[in-house]
Amino acid sequence: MGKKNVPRPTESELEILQVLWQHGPSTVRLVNDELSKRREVGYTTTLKLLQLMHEKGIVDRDDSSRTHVYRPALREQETQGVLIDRLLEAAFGGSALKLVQQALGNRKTSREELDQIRDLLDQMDSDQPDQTPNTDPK
Amino acid sequence: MGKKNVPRPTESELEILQVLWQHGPSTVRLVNDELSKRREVGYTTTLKLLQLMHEKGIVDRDDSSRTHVYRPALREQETQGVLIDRLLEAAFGGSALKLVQQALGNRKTSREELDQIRDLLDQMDSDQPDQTPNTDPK
DNA sequence: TTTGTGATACGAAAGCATTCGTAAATACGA
DNA sequence: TCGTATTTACGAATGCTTTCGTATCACAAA
Repeated sequence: MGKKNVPRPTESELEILQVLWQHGPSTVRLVNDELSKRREVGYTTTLKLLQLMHEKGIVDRDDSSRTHVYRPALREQETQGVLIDRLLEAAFGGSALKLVQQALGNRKTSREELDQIRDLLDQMDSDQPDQTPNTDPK
Repeated sequence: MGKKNVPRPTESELEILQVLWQHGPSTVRLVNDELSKRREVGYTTTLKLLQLMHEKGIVDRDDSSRTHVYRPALREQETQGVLIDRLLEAAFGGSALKLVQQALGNRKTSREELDQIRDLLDQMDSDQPDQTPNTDPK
């Protein structure tokens, strides 16, 4: 029930997830072609990875036809949220502020991006007008 | 040349690094006591981890006396920067904007923290004049 | 039907992370 | 000095990740 079984993708698995997020439901062939643009990787390696990811519940699989089609089990943002939580806990003592400062601080970020972040901040202000004593659901 | 050999700490190693960052140079005993507050872990397990981290160059060691003293080889912020780069590349396609949006978006952040981020953004504006060829202050 | 192409399934090897048991060295107190 | 406690060193087991070779299966073209 409440406790979700959170998948914790490895680095290779994330590489594959990025392909799936970008291209939508894909065959092993397509995923492997995409990975091969970045580095050398054997077809059966990609296949095996996808099979394992399917067993773990990281991807869903349509095997109604001979050539199977894989798709992410979670949306991009959900997975990214999990990963940020992980990093937050593992390296930033849980402080999102420190993480954001670090992400922006030592990095060249365009003015356009900075403005987008400002918009986000303003939007968060209006969503949560003032310091309400936090009526938190469960 | 610029490119350094960057240590990539594992999750267990990060747990130890957090203790070292918080307490400064520490003995195996102290690190193990701290870790033991959070979970059960054998002394020699912690010892072995620190020895491996030393071999990898993640921590430095003072072994002039019998009881060795370990300390982080990099400062907290440097390591955090490396980790963010890693996550950025692995899960966010390199977009710091998306990472920050995700970190702030699905999280309750106090107005005080939001203001601190705004300050940071303003400071970045003035530090890095601009990339657009207009608004000449001369 | 036979054969070739492309797909999946399976097993196993290699490497790394994590854990701990045991032995050896060192210091300390009685 | 002797025995006990603390510490380091070493080796090994376990489990997970990543990689790939080989076998097998399905389909279609000849």
